[in-house]
Amino acid sequence: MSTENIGEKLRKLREENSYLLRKVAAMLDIDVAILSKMERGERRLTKEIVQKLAKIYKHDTEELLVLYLSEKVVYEIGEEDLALKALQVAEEQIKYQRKLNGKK
Amino acid sequence: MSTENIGEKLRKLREENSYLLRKVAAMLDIDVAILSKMERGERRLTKEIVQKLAKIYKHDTEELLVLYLSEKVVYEIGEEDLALKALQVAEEQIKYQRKLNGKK
DNA sequence: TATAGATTTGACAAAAATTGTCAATCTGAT
DNA sequence: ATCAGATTGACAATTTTTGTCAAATCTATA
Repeated sequence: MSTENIGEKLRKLREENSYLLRKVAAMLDIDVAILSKMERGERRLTKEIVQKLAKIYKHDTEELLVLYLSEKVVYEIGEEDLALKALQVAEEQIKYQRKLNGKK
Repeated sequence: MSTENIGEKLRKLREENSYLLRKVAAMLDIDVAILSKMERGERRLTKEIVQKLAKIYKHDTEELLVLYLSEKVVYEIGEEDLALKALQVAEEQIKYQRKLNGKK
């Protein structure tokens, strides 16, 4: 199983591409310190940054976004005893919403 | 399917118990306006308040908490195209975490 | 319709969380 | 020891969330 967090993943990708932090930070137009923290999970990523990084590293955007979103979820409710049940219900709700939106 | 939001559910429960907003707000020690907004989804609920309301209305706490947590998730990522995929990954990650925690 | 009680709404300040910026510090290689 | 790269922590700026309150709206009943 993967269960690698997105920060680690992004760091690996950066290293595979032999980019320095400051290089990538410049491309993203953010402070080096922030990117460093993002890779180490100390600061939150944003969807936009994840997308930009996928482009920069020429890596599957969808995969990174899924990782990013799932981490948000785990962060929100991962510690809760009822987390797994809640995920089931959330899934139902989202499917239901989509069915509705699809119909109108 | 249920797909009723927790605010509506709590309002129904309150009405079934014939409580006035101000009565319940007093029991919770919060402003009536806030409780009103919580029931209508304008303000966020907290876990603590959900638990207290379950007691007040003598209703299954777990059911309400699951609803509360799932709504948090839907709120966070429900609009995302990749939401369902992200939920699958989140589920795996949580299960994996628990296996680890169980072992040590 | 007039009144009273219940709820809703919106404005606003207070508090909390997130974010950006920067300089000092650490690390590893030479 | 020096240098480039990365990390850390402090701090202010900004954004988001929260609490408080009074006015407005609704609802039922005399």
